[in-house]
Amino acid sequence: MRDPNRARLYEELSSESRRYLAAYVLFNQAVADHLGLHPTDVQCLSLLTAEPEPLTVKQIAGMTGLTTGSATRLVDRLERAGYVTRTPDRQDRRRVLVTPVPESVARVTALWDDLGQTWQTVFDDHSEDELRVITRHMRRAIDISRTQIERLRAMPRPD
Amino acid sequence: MRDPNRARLYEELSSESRRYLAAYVLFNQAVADHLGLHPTDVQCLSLLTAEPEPLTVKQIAGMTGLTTGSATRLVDRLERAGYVTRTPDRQDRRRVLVTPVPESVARVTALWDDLGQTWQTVFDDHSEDELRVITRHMRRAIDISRTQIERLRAMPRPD
DNA sequence: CGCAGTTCGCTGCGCCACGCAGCGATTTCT
DNA sequence: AGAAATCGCTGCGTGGCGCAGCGAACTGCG
Repeated sequence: MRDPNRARLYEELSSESRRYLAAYVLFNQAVADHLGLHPTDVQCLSLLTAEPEPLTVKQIAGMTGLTTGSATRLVDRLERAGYVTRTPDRQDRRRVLVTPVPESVARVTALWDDLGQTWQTVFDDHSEDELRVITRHMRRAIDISRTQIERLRAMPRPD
Repeated sequence: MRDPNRARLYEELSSESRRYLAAYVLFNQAVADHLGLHPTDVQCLSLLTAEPEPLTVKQIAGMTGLTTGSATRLVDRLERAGYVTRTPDRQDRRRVLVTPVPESVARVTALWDDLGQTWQTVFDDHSEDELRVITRHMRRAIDISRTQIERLRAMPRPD
């Protein structure tokens, strides 16, 4: 922190990442509006397709930050709209596996891919090493945010 | 896209950035819970403090993606909680300038700074060049998302 | 085995953030 | 000057969400 040049870069990245995340929220909302869904629903589909295996309702609740009750309603909406299916878990019959429906999700991913072609130009600006740097930074940030959330929950309310 | 190695890196960064953004949503919500505010309110304070000058209600609406009516309610909440003050604009008396209250916002920024010390370790992992790479990527992404939102609004609904 | 204690998903219930439509006040256009 | 657009505010209805509690299923202890 003694290096003023580094400090400037730190400030720059800090404020830029805020705008980056604000931009994402707006983008996600625009996608949701376009598909006639809620931002949370799109978020959920995004997470579902990012995972290789189906998720349980509990896991969805954890990843979205909702209660299990709200997660049930969320899956209800997605199921009614035909984006996912419920499958009982053989190993644990309390659990319900939520699987994305390929044909329906294709509409969403098609939109993403369409928009992704433009995103592609962003990636093309970077070398492979640079891509790795960005990915590594995001992984670190994800880890940190998890521990920070733990700390926040443990901290007393400032009221 | 012909290079399979690049394609893998692309996929990796794509799914990792989704998790990155999901992590942010959770983090933002945890901060909001801790302060007894709504995620939108925190988002608004974040944007307000990032700008050097006070914003109008209309501008807040634009930056958060809400209607002017909802933005009025948002400012109502923040004003009632003592985080901002309303000031009539001399130049245009239709407009209302929303100014953050330094003492109240200090509590929020203090929390951010506290958490920021841990974030510092993330930045310390990177060289200056790498920091620049990440910042550049985010700037590009912000630009792209703006134009993509325009495109989405212009596209017809797939219903 | 059997019986508590825990976990998982689902369901009434009430709250409140949000979009919508319309209002008065003010500015801008012609 | 009047007409049209802009800004912020306000009833109203919708619906996502947390909360508390339910039954079903798994787990651990004696």
